[in-house]
Amino acid sequence: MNNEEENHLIAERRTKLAALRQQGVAFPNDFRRDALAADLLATYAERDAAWLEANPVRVRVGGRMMFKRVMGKASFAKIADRSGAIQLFLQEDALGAAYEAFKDYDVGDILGAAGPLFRTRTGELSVRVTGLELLVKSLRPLPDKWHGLADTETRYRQRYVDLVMNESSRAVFRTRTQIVRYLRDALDALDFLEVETPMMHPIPGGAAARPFVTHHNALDARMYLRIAPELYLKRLIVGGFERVYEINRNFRNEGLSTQHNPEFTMLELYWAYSDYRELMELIERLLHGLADSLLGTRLVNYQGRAYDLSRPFRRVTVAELVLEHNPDLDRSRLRDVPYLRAACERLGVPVKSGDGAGKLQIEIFEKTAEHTLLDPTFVCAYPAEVSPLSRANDSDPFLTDRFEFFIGGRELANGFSELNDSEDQAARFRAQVARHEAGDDEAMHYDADYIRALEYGMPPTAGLGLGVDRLVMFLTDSPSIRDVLLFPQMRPEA
RNA sequence: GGGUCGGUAGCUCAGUCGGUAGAGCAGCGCCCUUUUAAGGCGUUGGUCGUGGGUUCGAGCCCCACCCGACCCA
Repeated sequence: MNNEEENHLIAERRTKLAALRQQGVAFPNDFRRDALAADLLATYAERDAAWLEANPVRVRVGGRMMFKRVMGKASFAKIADRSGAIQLFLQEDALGAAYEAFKDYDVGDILGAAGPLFRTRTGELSVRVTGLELLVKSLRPLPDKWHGLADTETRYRQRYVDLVMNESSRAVFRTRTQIVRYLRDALDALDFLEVETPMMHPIPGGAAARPFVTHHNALDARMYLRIAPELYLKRLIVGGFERVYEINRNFRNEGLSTQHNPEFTMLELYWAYSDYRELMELIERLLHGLADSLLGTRLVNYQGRAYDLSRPFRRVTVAELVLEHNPDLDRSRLRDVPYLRAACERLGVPVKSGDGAGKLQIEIFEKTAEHTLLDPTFVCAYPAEVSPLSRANDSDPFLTDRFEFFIGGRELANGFSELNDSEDQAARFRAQVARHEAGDDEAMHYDADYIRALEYGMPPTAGLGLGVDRLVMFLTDSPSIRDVLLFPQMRPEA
């Protein structure tokens, strides 16, 4: 693997490149295309061989040669551009010396070709090449044209090779862009303002997670890569923007898995004069719109299971799900700490000494219920203990006006009516600091400026965080988050 | 962190009981003017992930480590 420089395949190509340098400009940049493969295939789809003969269409196409088939004095090749691929037909009679040169070209080389369109005997639209130019000599051999690139490690580490070889991979990333564009268009249409807030925070906040730490030399200050933009976006609500959103990266210093990458993309939106119920309706509308516009159906297949998004999304509370999946538990004792602690121990869930009933309920929920939430489900009424930024419920302050949204057993979104009582927020921060000092390094810090902002008054507001990567996974039937990240985090190569 | 599986030619993969490292594709040479994984003949190419160990002999057995995938915490 590490002596590729000595590989004879590469060595042969280097020799060819050296010869090209001797002949002149080896990397020309004066070839210009006037057509893309897929456009030609679509435009002339209905034109038969006779029509093309009678109405010559001269084109200039360029791209990477994906196969090459020499048959004596005539050859076929196929070049791929960003739109697709088109076949070239090359003849010694028409090309002369250029034909001899072509026989030395390798699959993977980047070519420019010119000539009229025609149809082969089997009816494939092709370019009868009258002019041919090698634009870039490729030094490294591509994977097997039939089996493609299957090795997952190479697909992730050398995504450029994956993209060259696998149309399915290209399709995932095109779809990802369409999803993000759909979300932007939908929110823009609702008069939300897209903003950018800091990625480097003096105080990490807005989520329960371990941050990446860095250092600013000029300020001699410790900085944290953001774990969430939440507290900055809500400052903008205080400032009067009323409807804001940001789609960008968050960074969390945690393990890697099929659902976790250290940097991941989150949509966060804040919506003044709204509440968590309207957020749930918004999520349903967004998913319907995405399915309709991207897939053309609300019946989504994900990893072999059908998800019917047209059915109403289930809404259920944390407590109901805990009881549903732990029928032995006593409904009347769901806030009894020793009782819940014993239940956690029976389930093999680790508990910390400071955990209250709310935290213990969530531990039980995550252990027994979360993974069963396949069809779209809003889980509501999260305990205040685990929701330090959420508005307390008016009739039951043990709970908050908060939900999480699950699909396929995975958390896709988290939304709540925002806590805009500055004194309550200050008390919640103090409780978090106490947890942090007790050893919970995911607990939040006290953000005095955020409290100051709330003291100016934040209108009643609803806020949502939606995991874009997981949404893309669901809509592209991808089993791993690495399949929807162009360059997923990997251990450095040895 | 624990478990399972994997790493052999550029790619995709075989490799039996521990006994001379293989195939297809690609490459190289020759033939071939409408191919569709083109075809025919010939042929090059290996630090078997890395380092130890056992053995007369290790791709294969043992130990440690590296990288990856999946599951669990």
